[in-house]
Amino acid sequence: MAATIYDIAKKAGVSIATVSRVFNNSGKVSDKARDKVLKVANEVGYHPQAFAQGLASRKNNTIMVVVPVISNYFFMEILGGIQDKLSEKNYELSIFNISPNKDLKKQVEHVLKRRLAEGYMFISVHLEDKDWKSLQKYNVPITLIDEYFEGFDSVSVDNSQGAYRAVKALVDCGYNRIAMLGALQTSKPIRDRLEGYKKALEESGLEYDESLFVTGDLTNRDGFTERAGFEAMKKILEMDPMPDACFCSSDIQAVGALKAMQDAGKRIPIIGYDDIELAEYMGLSTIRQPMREMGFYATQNLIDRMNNPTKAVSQTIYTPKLISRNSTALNGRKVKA
Amino acid sequence: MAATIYDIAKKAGVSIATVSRVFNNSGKVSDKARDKVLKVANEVGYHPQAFAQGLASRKNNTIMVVVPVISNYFFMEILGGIQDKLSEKNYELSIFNISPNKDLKKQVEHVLKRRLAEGYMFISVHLEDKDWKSLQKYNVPITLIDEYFEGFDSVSVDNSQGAYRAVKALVDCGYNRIAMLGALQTSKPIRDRLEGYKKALEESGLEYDESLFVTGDLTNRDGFTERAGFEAMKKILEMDPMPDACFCSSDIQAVGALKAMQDAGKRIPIIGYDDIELAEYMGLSTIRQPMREMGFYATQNLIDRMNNPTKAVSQTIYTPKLISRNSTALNGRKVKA
DNA sequence: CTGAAAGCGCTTACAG
DNA sequence: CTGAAAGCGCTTACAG
Repeated sequence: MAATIYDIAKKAGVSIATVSRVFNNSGKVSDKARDKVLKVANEVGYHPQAFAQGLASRKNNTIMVVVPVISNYFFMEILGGIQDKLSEKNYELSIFNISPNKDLKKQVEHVLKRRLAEGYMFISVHLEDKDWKSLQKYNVPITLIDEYFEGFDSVSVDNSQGAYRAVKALVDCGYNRIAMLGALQTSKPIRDRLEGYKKALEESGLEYDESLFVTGDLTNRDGFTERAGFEAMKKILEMDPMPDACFCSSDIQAVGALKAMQDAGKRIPIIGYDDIELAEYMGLSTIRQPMREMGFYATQNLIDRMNNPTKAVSQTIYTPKLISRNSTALNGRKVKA
Repeated sequence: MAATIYDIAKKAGVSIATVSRVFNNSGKVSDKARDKVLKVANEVGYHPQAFAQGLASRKNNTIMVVVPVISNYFFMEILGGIQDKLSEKNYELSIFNISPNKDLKKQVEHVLKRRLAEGYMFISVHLEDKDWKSLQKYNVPITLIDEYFEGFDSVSVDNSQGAYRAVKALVDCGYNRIAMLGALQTSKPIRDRLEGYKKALEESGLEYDESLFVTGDLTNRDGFTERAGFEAMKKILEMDPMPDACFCSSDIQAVGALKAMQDAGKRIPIIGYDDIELAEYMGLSTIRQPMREMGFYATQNLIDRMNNPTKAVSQTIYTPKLISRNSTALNGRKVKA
């Protein structure tokens, strides 16, 4: 059996309170007592158990990140920003992965109820307003990333605007049959981006044509995969008349789309979405979401709230930016931001 | 204040033992009592606190994955396999991210001592044998992925062999000035791959030339980045005489390398390492590590050990496989597995 | 600076 | 099937 605080106290000839103080750097402890405790603890490899600490102190210095799909580039980059911030602070990071097979709302509630952390960040978790509202009763610090609800702090990017900019840039370049390489249409980011796509067309006097919203396999990650992008672009290239440009819902889909074009020996300008690190090296024009900054800022925000639960709720919305690269440098035209 | 088991017991008119049994599906509880408890619990949004449960029961149904860099494609794919397996089982997954700024061994010990989980998987955590050995005293189920130590179960790929195959294939194709696009040379996978690289050269009667081991920026992720690959390939293309082929230490570096070649308008055959999902869409020849399977199998293995602590320790070593794609289809030659 | 003691919210033999 | 009670390993006023 592993050593407990009692074992250490006995061997060090002090009380358990003193041992506890040594490990928490709290209260005053004489150097002599501290040294003795540390020495004994080190000998037997003792460290306070997180569960007992958490129960007794009612806090655990942990921030939990909740995500639907962890193996996702967008999430990875955001996580990078979270870790940048956390490395300056003394919090542990815990990651909870929502299972796609079980009820989303139930899982969210479950994770909150268990009280494993002092603060929670939800990334790309999309619930209806009434569901978010019902979560307020748990009265725990929550920050939303890539989602918006007025009752919690949130950090997001204007998806509609992002799509609008991409499509507008293509129109301005002279293209007028612009496809949208989409994904699961019920997903919130897609709904918003589709809206921006439509708005840009409308403003330009172009009609929205349902058949130009094209998707590939949607069973995996809501269609945000290389494969789905590949399949969708194949369809696009076979259309007659063929679209003369394409807005992709994500960079990762755009990777598949580029391959499809290469295989077919055809090429139309495409714009991705996200600006993951790869995009630069693929020469992919894209709509940049400042993912790292979002993660960084959201973490700061959450910590602030943990320290000051009554501070005003704030919504931070970043403006997406068009990054022009080679994938749109065709036909002697170049897309402009 | 949130409700406790006492509140529920009182409102439901039963003892706390009964409430506990309801939530653990343990022991026999009358339907009547169960319904009442569930009803009350649901009204107030009660769920047992994980910490208190963990402390009282001395277990918590959690498996912890420990990784050095979470934002890494290799890790992402392995994690996919872990989740595939876990979704069939009733365990929670927790992820602990090693900080690059602090002492590795200390962090590993720390995470073990806190006893937050019942079983641990270490991915790409490289320690010396004596350090792994010293961890055995914690007497907790551990499985290693992408690492080898005789005292713990492990699942890994033969890195030396992988590099050997890649380089051998290039030699067999007629190339004889083959660069290795490397990364931090003290990292274990690089050491092993360099060994395989040398062995392939030697067997082919080619001399090892130190200047052909080229790296880019190493500060970030030990050099396993697009940027590092880009920088290294730029150097390679400027060498005189220029290497006529290149073995890359990872697919992600190969992405940067492809860009460098494109920018320079030069092209030599390259082989990557890993076979991340992207590789297929980039037409990148590579050495396949069965990442998903590794994660899947390692998880099964760990669960088995958790249920049977005395079972024999096993080492599983996968054989890497050459995947031939476009990046090596140059000069009318094609690399063969 | 230090210790005795209460309490954190559960689980689980044990007795019925 | 059910409850009283001990115990899990800590933290933290409180008193000294």
